[in-house]
Amino acid sequence: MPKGTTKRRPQTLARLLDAAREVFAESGFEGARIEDICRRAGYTRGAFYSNFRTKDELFFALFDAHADRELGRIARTAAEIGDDELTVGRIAELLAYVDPDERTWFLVTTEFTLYAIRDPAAARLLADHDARLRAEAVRLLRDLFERAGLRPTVDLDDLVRVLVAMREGALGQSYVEPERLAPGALARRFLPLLLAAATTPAQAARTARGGRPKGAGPPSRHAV
Amino acid sequence: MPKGTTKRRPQTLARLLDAAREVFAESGFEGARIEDICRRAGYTRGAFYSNFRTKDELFFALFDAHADRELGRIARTAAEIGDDELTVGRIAELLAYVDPDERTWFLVTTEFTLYAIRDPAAARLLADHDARLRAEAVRLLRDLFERAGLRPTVDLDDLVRVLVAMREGALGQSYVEPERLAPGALARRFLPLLLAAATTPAQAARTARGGRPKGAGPPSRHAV
DNA sequence: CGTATCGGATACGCGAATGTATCCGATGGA
DNA sequence: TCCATCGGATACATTCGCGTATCCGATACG
Repeated sequence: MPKGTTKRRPQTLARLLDAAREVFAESGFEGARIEDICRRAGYTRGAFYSNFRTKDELFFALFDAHADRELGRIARTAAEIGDDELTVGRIAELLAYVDPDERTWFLVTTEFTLYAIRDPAAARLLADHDARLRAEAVRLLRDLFERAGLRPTVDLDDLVRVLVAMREGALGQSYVEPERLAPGALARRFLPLLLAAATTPAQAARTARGGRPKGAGPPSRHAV
Repeated sequence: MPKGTTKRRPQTLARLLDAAREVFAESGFEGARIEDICRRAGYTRGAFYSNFRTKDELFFALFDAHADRELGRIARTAAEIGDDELTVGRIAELLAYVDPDERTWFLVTTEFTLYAIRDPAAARLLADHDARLRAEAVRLLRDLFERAGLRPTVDLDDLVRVLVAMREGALGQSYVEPERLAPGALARRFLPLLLAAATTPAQAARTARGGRPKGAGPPSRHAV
């Protein structure tokens, strides 16, 4: 902590971020007016320009905060899961979980994705963030599979990519017609299929890394 | 045709739509300035206000045009496919195809999706359009499966939903880092798995449409 | 308890995009 | 060929959001 006054600063910043998330979700990035954000946070534009230099900067701050949260959630989830009754179905259910206010984040991150696709610098930033996120997810998934006695037959990073793709795509559909397609419904129905198809039962001998040619048939079909 | 002059009208309209697609893709909906659209089309704002009342209206027109194209493409594709060598892998490859300028459309339609999620009226419109599109896709898929001697084990509309979700989600990832993930790559890798998991070989007795027993084992694994 | 500095508010000017009102050239019909 | 009308251009006023410059109250520090 430097000299000067700095007590309400974090408070103000947090409120601005919260407000920004909401306003971005409502109006989109371009559509969001700085003054709206400030008003919603209970301040005037002065507060904004005192904390940020541009709307982009605010957006990035918001994005980082979200990234941290998400990573935390994944880690926590990995820790909370009991080893028992760990089936493909259970894993699918887990991955299909959709937070109640995911909608807001979906709007913001999707908007940001579009922004990134158009802007190389932002794209790099987003790619990095996503890679971190995927790495975490891969670790989680590898762990879950192992505990469930399953051996993945595909590259896990690719699998995670597909899972994320499905999730995002399905969420979009759900939010467009919420009463016809509940968030997570598609995933709950199809993840078991996909996960089963992407894994094979681990052999009796669970060596350190010892897979050996498993003559048996195609990927199992449990939990279909 | 009513009285009056109406020769260059369609020309103008088409150019405006083309330009709008490009500008929307570049700058997003909110970010797109009407004058930019007009300038790119080779007109001034006068042309715009003569053809549309608002930017929204233009957007919807653009969207409908895209819908028609897409439907046409699906129909054409269905017709073009030969009955021979119709395997899961081939079908997957077909579905994984990504048009070179799909990127532009992706940006526009995704932007529109966000718009729709925020606006109930637009949402209904989008939902209707998507439903039409899915219905067409279901027909195509049913046909392909039948010709390939496969019987789907899941609801086809749901399957199409998943396919669309995966496609959109994967495209997003691809366009964010094009050099690391080519458009369609994820689909080519995972669609065979998913399609195989969602179907089962049709029984020997293939009713009226006389396919013959394609005795082969479980869903094939080529192209994995 | 006084003061220097910080955080946020207020006031102002600026530029840009919009929408409208009007004008001119082109087109198709008689 | 002439004319009525349409399509698009031009000019203008307005609105709106932005960024800056300045001001006031509050807080940490001596």
